[in-house]
Amino acid sequence: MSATASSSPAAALADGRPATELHGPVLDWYDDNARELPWRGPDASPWSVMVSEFMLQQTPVVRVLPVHQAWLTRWPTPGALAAEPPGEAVRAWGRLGYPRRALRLHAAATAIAERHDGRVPSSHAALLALPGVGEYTAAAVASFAYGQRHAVLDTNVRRVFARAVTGVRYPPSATTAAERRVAQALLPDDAPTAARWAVAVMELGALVCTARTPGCGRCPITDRCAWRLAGSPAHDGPPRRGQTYAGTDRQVRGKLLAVLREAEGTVSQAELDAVWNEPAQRARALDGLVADGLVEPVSPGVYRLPLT
DNA sequence: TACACGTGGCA
DNA sequence: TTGCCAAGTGT
Repeated sequence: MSATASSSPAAALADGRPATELHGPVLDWYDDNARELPWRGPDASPWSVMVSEFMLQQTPVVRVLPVHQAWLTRWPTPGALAAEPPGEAVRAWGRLGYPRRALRLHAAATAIAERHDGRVPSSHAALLALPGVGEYTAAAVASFAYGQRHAVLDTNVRRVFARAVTGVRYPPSATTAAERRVAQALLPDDAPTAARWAVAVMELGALVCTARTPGCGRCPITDRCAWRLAGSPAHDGPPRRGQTYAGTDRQVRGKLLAVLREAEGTVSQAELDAVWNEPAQRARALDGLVADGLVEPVSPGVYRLPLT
Protein backbone atom coordinates (compact mmCIF):
# COMPACT_ATOMS: atom_id res chain seq x y z
CA MET A 1 0.00 0.00 0.00
CA SER A 2 1.43 3.30 -1.05
CA ALA A 3 1.20 6.47 0.94
CA THR A 4 0.10 8.36 -2.16
CA ALA A 5 -3.39 9.72 -1.75
CA SER A 6 -4.70 8.45 -5.06
CA SER A 7 -3.23 4.97 -4.69
CA SER A 8 -5.20 1.86 -3.89
CA PRO A 9 -4.62 -1.87 -4.16
CA ALA A 10 -6.26 -1.79 -7.58
CA ALA A 11 -3.73 0.73 -8.78
CA ALA A 12 -0.58 -1.34 -8.72
CA LEU A 13 1.32 -2.36 -11.82
CA ALA A 14 2.51 -5.87 -12.56
CA ASP A 15 5.97 -5.05 -11.24
CA GLY A 16 4.57 -3.65 -8.01
CA ARG A 17 5.11 -0.01 -8.82
CA PRO A 18 2.17 2.34 -8.28
CA ALA A 19 0.03 2.72 -11.34
CA THR A 20 0.32 6.48 -11.02
CA GLU A 21 3.69 6.01 -12.73
CA LEU A 22 1.69 5.64 -15.95
CA HIS A 23 0.54 9.24 -15.75
CA GLY A 24 3.73 11.01 -16.78
CA PRO A 25 4.58 8.88 -19.81
CA VAL A 26 1.02 8.84 -21.12
CA LEU A 27 0.49 12.59 -20.64
CA ASP A 28 3.83 13.37 -22.27
CA TRP A 29 3.02 11.06 -25.15
CA TYR A 30 -0.31 12.81 -25.65
CA ASP A 31 1.36 16.22 -25.75
CA ASP A 32 3.46 15.03 -28.66
CA ASN A 33 1.00 12.80 -30.51
CA ALA A 34 -2.54 14.07 -30.03
CA ARG A 35 -4.52 14.50 -33.22
CA GLU A 36 -5.94 17.90 -33.91
CA LEU A 37 -9.66 17.29 -34.01
CA PRO A 38 -12.40 19.93 -34.38
CA TRP A 39 -14.06 18.95 -31.12
CA ARG A 40 -10.83 19.34 -29.16
CA GLY A 41 -9.13 22.48 -28.07
CA PRO A 42 -10.24 25.62 -26.23
CA ASP A 43 -12.46 26.91 -29.04
CA ALA A 44 -14.66 23.81 -29.22
CA SER A 45 -18.07 24.35 -27.66
CA PRO A 46 -19.68 21.79 -25.33
CA TRP A 47 -22.25 21.26 -28.08
CA SER A 48 -19.50 20.43 -30.55
CA VAL A 49 -18.10 17.94 -28.07
CA MET A 50 -21.49 16.41 -27.47
CA VAL A 51 -22.25 16.06 -31.18
CA SER A 52 -18.88 14.40 -31.70
CA GLU A 53 -19.53 11.93 -28.88
CA PHE A 54 -22.85 10.88 -30.38
CA MET A 55 -21.30 10.45 -33.81
CA LEU A 56 -18.28 8.58 -32.50
CA GLN A 57 -20.35 5.90 -30.81
CA GLN A 58 -19.25 2.82 -32.75
CA THR A 59 -18.07 4.92 -35.69
CA PRO A 60 -14.45 5.74 -36.71
CA VAL A 61 -13.12 9.29 -36.50
CA VAL A 62 -12.37 9.61 -40.22
CA ARG A 63 -16.00 9.05 -41.11
CA VAL A 64 -17.29 11.39 -38.42
CA LEU A 65 -15.09 14.34 -39.41
CA PRO A 66 -16.99 15.67 -42.45
CA VAL A 67 -20.44 15.04 -41.00
CA HIS A 68 -19.52 16.74 -37.74
CA GLN A 69 -18.31 19.81 -39.59
CA ALA A 70 -21.46 20.05 -41.70
CA TRP A 71 -23.63 19.48 -38.64
CA LEU A 72 -21.99 22.23 -36.58
CA THR A 73 -22.19 24.65 -39.48
CA ARG A 74 -25.88 24.02 -39.96
CA TRP A 75 -26.77 23.69 -36.28
CA PRO A 76 -24.22 25.63 -34.19
CA THR A 77 -26.37 25.33 -31.07
CA PRO A 78 -28.76 22.77 -29.56
CA GLY A 79 -31.60 25.24 -30.12
CA ALA A 80 -30.91 25.43 -33.83
CA LEU A 81 -31.21 21.68 -34.16
CA ALA A 82 -34.28 21.51 -31.94
CA ALA A 83 -36.01 24.03 -34.20
CA GLU A 84 -35.95 21.59 -37.11
CA PRO A 85 -37.86 18.34 -37.61
CA PRO A 86 -36.17 15.17 -36.38
CA GLY A 87 -36.20 13.86 -39.94
CA GLU A 88 -33.69 16.55 -40.90
CA ALA A 89 -31.31 15.22 -38.27
CA VAL A 90 -31.74 11.73 -39.70
CA ARG A 91 -31.08 13.02 -43.21
CA ALA A 92 -27.99 14.98 -42.18
CA TRP A 93 -26.70 11.92 -40.36
CA GLY A 94 -25.91 10.50 -43.78
CA ARG A 95 -24.24 7.12 -43.78
CA LEU A 96 -22.71 7.23 -40.31
CA GLY A 97 -24.81 4.25 -39.29
CA TYR A 98 -27.06 3.57 -36.31
CA PRO A 99 -29.41 6.43 -37.29
CA ARG A 100 -31.31 6.16 -34.04
CA ARG A 101 -28.39 8.17 -32.69
CA ALA A 102 -29.49 11.08 -34.90
CA LEU A 103 -32.98 10.87 -33.47
CA ARG A 104 -31.64 10.77 -29.93
CA LEU A 105 -29.30 13.69 -30.57
CA HIS A 106 -32.26 15.68 -31.83
CA ALA A 107 -34.25 14.68 -28.76
CA ALA A 108 -31.33 15.63 -26.53
CA ALA A 109 -31.12 19.02 -28.24
CA THR A 110 -34.82 19.52 -27.64
CA ALA A 111 -34.44 18.63 -23.97
CA ILE A 112 -31.49 21.01 -23.65
CA ALA A 113 -33.48 23.82 -25.26
CA GLU A 114 -36.46 23.20 -23.01
CA ARG A 115 -34.90 22.25 -19.71
CA HIS A 116 -31.41 23.73 -19.76
CA ASP A 117 -31.90 27.12 -21.36
CA GLY A 118 -30.24 25.94 -24.54
CA ARG A 119 -26.92 25.15 -22.91
CA VAL A 120 -25.40 21.67 -22.74
CA PRO A 121 -25.56 20.76 -19.04
CA SER A 122 -22.28 20.23 -17.24
CA SER A 123 -23.26 17.83 -14.48
CA HIS A 124 -22.87 14.12 -15.06
CA ALA A 125 -26.37 13.45 -13.73
CA ALA A 126 -28.04 16.01 -15.99
CA LEU A 127 -26.14 14.71 -18.99
CA LEU A 128 -27.06 11.13 -18.17
CA ALA A 129 -30.74 12.09 -18.16
CA LEU A 130 -30.56 13.16 -21.81
CA PRO A 131 -31.69 10.78 -24.57
CA GLY A 132 -28.82 8.80 -26.07
CA VAL A 133 -26.42 9.74 -23.28
CA GLY A 134 -25.17 6.78 -21.30
CA GLU A 135 -22.43 6.34 -18.75
CA TYR A 136 -19.63 6.83 -21.22
CA THR A 137 -20.99 9.88 -23.05
CA ALA A 138 -21.98 11.65 -19.82
CA ALA A 139 -18.46 11.23 -18.47
CA ALA A 140 -16.88 12.19 -21.78
CA VAL A 141 -18.81 15.45 -22.16
CA ALA A 142 -18.31 16.38 -18.50
CA SER A 143 -14.59 15.68 -18.83
CA PHE A 144 -13.76 16.92 -22.33
CA ALA A 145 -16.11 19.89 -22.51
CA TYR A 146 -16.07 21.00 -18.89
CA GLY A 147 -12.75 19.73 -17.56
CA GLN A 148 -14.30 17.71 -14.78
CA ARG A 149 -12.82 14.68 -13.06
CA HIS A 150 -14.55 11.54 -14.31
CA ALA A 151 -13.49 8.04 -15.22
CA VAL A 152 -14.12 7.88 -18.96
CA LEU A 153 -14.41 4.23 -19.90
CA ASP A 154 -14.72 3.62 -23.59
CA THR A 155 -13.50 0.65 -25.59
CA ASN A 156 -10.06 2.25 -26.09
CA VAL A 157 -9.51 2.98 -22.42
CA ARG A 158 -10.81 -0.42 -21.40
CA ARG A 159 -8.34 -2.09 -23.75
CA VAL A 160 -5.39 -0.02 -22.49
CA PHE A 161 -6.22 -0.85 -18.88
CA ALA A 162 -6.85 -4.51 -19.70
CA ARG A 163 -3.35 -4.74 -21.08
CA ALA A 164 -1.28 -2.32 -19.04
CA VAL A 165 -2.86 -3.02 -15.66
CA THR A 166 -4.69 -6.35 -15.79
CA GLY A 167 -2.35 -8.10 -18.19
CA VAL A 168 -4.85 -9.52 -20.65
CA ARG A 169 -5.18 -8.90 -24.38
CA TYR A 170 -8.84 -7.83 -24.37
CA PRO A 171 -11.24 -6.44 -21.81
CA PRO A 172 -14.48 -8.30 -20.97
CA SER A 173 -17.34 -7.92 -23.43
CA ALA A 174 -19.30 -5.76 -21.01
CA THR A 175 -17.86 -3.19 -18.62
CA THR A 176 -17.35 -4.66 -15.15
CA ALA A 177 -17.18 -3.21 -11.67
CA ALA A 178 -13.52 -4.24 -11.57
CA GLU A 179 -12.80 -2.11 -14.62
CA ARG A 180 -14.53 0.86 -13.03
CA ARG A 181 -12.40 0.40 -9.92
CA VAL A 182 -9.22 0.38 -11.97
CA ALA A 183 -10.27 3.47 -13.92
CA GLN A 184 -11.23 5.28 -10.72
CA ALA A 185 -8.02 4.31 -8.98
CA LEU A 186 -5.90 5.60 -11.85
CA LEU A 187 -7.73 8.93 -12.13
CA PRO A 188 -5.38 11.81 -11.22
CA ASP A 189 -6.51 13.79 -8.20
CA ASP A 190 -6.95 17.21 -9.72
CA ALA A 191 -9.65 17.82 -12.32
CA PRO A 192 -7.56 19.41 -15.09
CA THR A 193 -5.04 16.58 -15.03
CA ALA A 194 -7.79 13.97 -14.79
CA ALA A 195 -9.47 15.41 -17.88
CA ARG A 196 -6.21 15.42 -19.82
CA TRP A 197 -5.48 11.88 -18.62
CA ALA A 198 -8.88 10.69 -19.84
CA VAL A 199 -8.40 11.95 -23.36
CA ALA A 200 -4.76 10.86 -23.38
CA VAL A 201 -5.49 7.24 -22.48
CA MET A 202 -8.26 7.16 -25.06
CA GLU A 203 -5.93 8.52 -27.71
CA LEU A 204 -3.28 5.98 -26.80
CA GLY A 205 -5.81 3.21 -27.26
CA ALA A 206 -6.97 4.65 -30.56
CA LEU A 207 -3.52 5.22 -32.08
CA VAL A 208 -1.11 2.76 -30.45
CA CYS A 209 -2.74 0.20 -28.18
CA THR A 210 -5.09 -0.94 -30.92
CA ALA A 211 -7.19 -4.07 -30.95
CA ARG A 212 -5.62 -6.18 -33.67
CA THR A 213 -1.99 -5.15 -34.02
CA PRO A 214 -0.89 -3.00 -31.10
CA GLY A 215 2.10 -0.76 -31.76
CA CYS A 216 3.99 -1.73 -28.63
CA GLY A 217 7.19 -0.39 -30.17
CA ARG A 218 5.66 3.09 -30.14
CA CYS A 219 4.01 2.78 -26.73
CA PRO A 220 5.21 5.06 -23.93
CA ILE A 221 4.38 2.49 -21.23
CA THR A 222 5.45 -0.70 -22.97
CA ASP A 223 8.18 -1.31 -20.36
CA ARG A 224 5.64 -1.49 -17.56
CA CYS A 225 2.68 -3.01 -19.41
CA ALA A 226 1.40 -6.07 -17.55
CA TRP A 227 0.40 -7.79 -20.77
CA ARG A 228 3.85 -7.29 -22.30
CA LEU A 229 5.57 -8.37 -19.11
CA ALA A 230 3.46 -11.54 -19.22
CA GLY A 231 4.67 -12.28 -22.74
CA SER A 232 1.69 -10.85 -24.64
CA PRO A 233 -0.54 -13.88 -24.06
CA ALA A 234 -3.35 -14.60 -26.52
CA HIS A 235 -6.93 -13.89 -25.65
CA ASP A 236 -8.12 -16.33 -23.02
CA GLY A 237 -11.81 -17.08 -22.92
CA PRO A 238 -14.80 -17.51 -25.17
CA PRO A 239 -14.52 -15.99 -28.66
CA ARG A 240 -15.84 -12.49 -28.82
CA ARG A 241 -19.21 -12.33 -30.49
CA GLY A 242 -19.02 -10.93 -33.95
CA GLN A 243 -21.65 -8.67 -35.38
CA THR A 244 -23.69 -10.44 -38.00
CA TYR A 245 -25.03 -8.20 -40.68
CA ALA A 246 -25.59 -9.67 -44.14
CA GLY A 247 -29.18 -10.68 -44.56
CA THR A 248 -30.31 -9.26 -41.24
CA ASP A 249 -33.13 -6.85 -40.54
CA ARG A 250 -30.46 -4.27 -39.86
CA GLN A 251 -29.24 -4.43 -43.41
CA VAL A 252 -32.77 -4.09 -44.74
CA ARG A 253 -33.48 -1.15 -42.44
CA GLY A 254 -30.35 0.51 -43.76
CA LYS A 255 -31.43 0.11 -47.35
CA LEU A 256 -34.93 1.36 -46.67
CA LEU A 257 -33.74 4.40 -44.75
CA ALA A 258 -31.21 5.25 -47.47
CA VAL A 259 -34.13 5.66 -49.88
CA LEU A 260 -35.94 7.94 -47.43
CA ARG A 261 -32.82 10.02 -46.78
CA GLU A 262 -32.20 10.67 -50.43
CA ALA A 263 -35.79 11.51 -51.26
CA GLU A 264 -36.90 15.14 -51.22
CA GLY A 265 -40.26 14.49 -49.64
CA THR A 266 -42.33 11.35 -49.51
CA VAL A 267 -41.53 7.96 -50.99
CA SER A 268 -43.90 5.32 -52.27
CA GLN A 269 -44.24 1.72 -51.25
CA ALA A 270 -42.95 0.70 -54.67
CA GLU A 271 -39.69 2.58 -54.16
CA LEU A 272 -39.19 0.84 -50.85
CA ASP A 273 -40.15 -2.56 -52.22
CA ALA A 274 -37.33 -2.26 -54.75
CA VAL A 275 -34.57 -2.47 -52.15
CA TRP A 276 -35.32 -5.97 -50.80
CA ASN A 277 -37.06 -8.87 -52.46
CA GLU A 278 -38.29 -10.72 -49.39
CA PRO A 279 -41.69 -9.20 -48.50
CA ALA A 280 -42.02 -10.43 -44.94
CA GLN A 281 -38.59 -9.24 -43.85
CA ARG A 282 -39.03 -5.99 -45.73
CA ALA A 283 -42.31 -5.32 -43.96
CA ARG A 284 -40.83 -6.22 -40.60
CA ALA A 285 -37.91 -3.87 -41.16
CA LEU A 286 -40.19 -1.01 -42.19
CA ASP A 287 -42.42 -1.60 -39.19
CA GLY A 288 -39.34 -1.43 -37.01
CA LEU A 289 -38.27 1.88 -38.52
CA VAL A 290 -41.73 3.31 -37.93
CA ALA A 291 -41.79 1.98 -34.37
CA ASP A 292 -38.41 3.60 -33.74
CA GLY A 293 -39.65 6.94 -35.07
CA LEU A 294 -37.18 6.95 -37.94
CA VAL A 295 -39.92 6.76 -40.56
CA GLU A 296 -43.33 8.40 -40.53
CA PRO A 297 -46.32 6.89 -42.37
CA VAL A 298 -48.14 9.61 -44.27
CA SER A 299 -50.93 7.59 -45.83
CA PRO A 300 -51.27 3.97 -46.93
CA GLY A 301 -48.18 3.18 -49.01
CA VAL A 302 -46.56 6.60 -48.50
CA TYR A 303 -43.72 7.37 -46.08
CA ARG A 304 -41.30 10.13 -45.16
CA LEU A 305 -38.66 11.04 -42.61
CA PRO A 306 -40.34 12.20 -39.40
CA LEU A 307 -41.62 15.78 -39.11
CA THR A 308 -42.38 15.35 -35.46
C1' DT B 1 -27.43 -10.20 -19.31
C1' DA B 2 -27.65 -10.52 -24.04
C1' DC B 3 -29.17 -8.75 -28.05
C1' DA B 4 -30.56 -5.22 -31.60
C1' DC B 5 -28.94 -1.51 -33.84
C1' DG B 6 -25.55 0.68 -39.75
C1' DT B 7 -21.70 1.25 -42.30
C1' DG B 8 -17.29 0.76 -44.31
C1' DG B 9 -12.27 -0.23 -44.08
C1' DC B 10 -8.72 -3.43 -43.36
C1' DA B 11 -6.02 -7.83 -42.74
C1' DT C 1 -13.27 -13.25 -49.19
C1' DT C 2 -14.90 -13.25 -44.60
C1' DG C 3 -14.69 -11.61 -40.23
C1' DC C 4 -13.15 -8.26 -37.10
C1' DC C 5 -13.46 -3.80 -35.52
C1' DA C 6 -14.82 1.28 -34.76
C1' DA C 7 -15.16 7.33 -28.66
C1' DG C 8 -22.22 2.84 -26.92
C1' DT C 9 -27.15 3.03 -25.69
C1' DG C 10 -31.60 1.16 -24.77
C1' DT C 11 -34.39 -2.61 -23.70
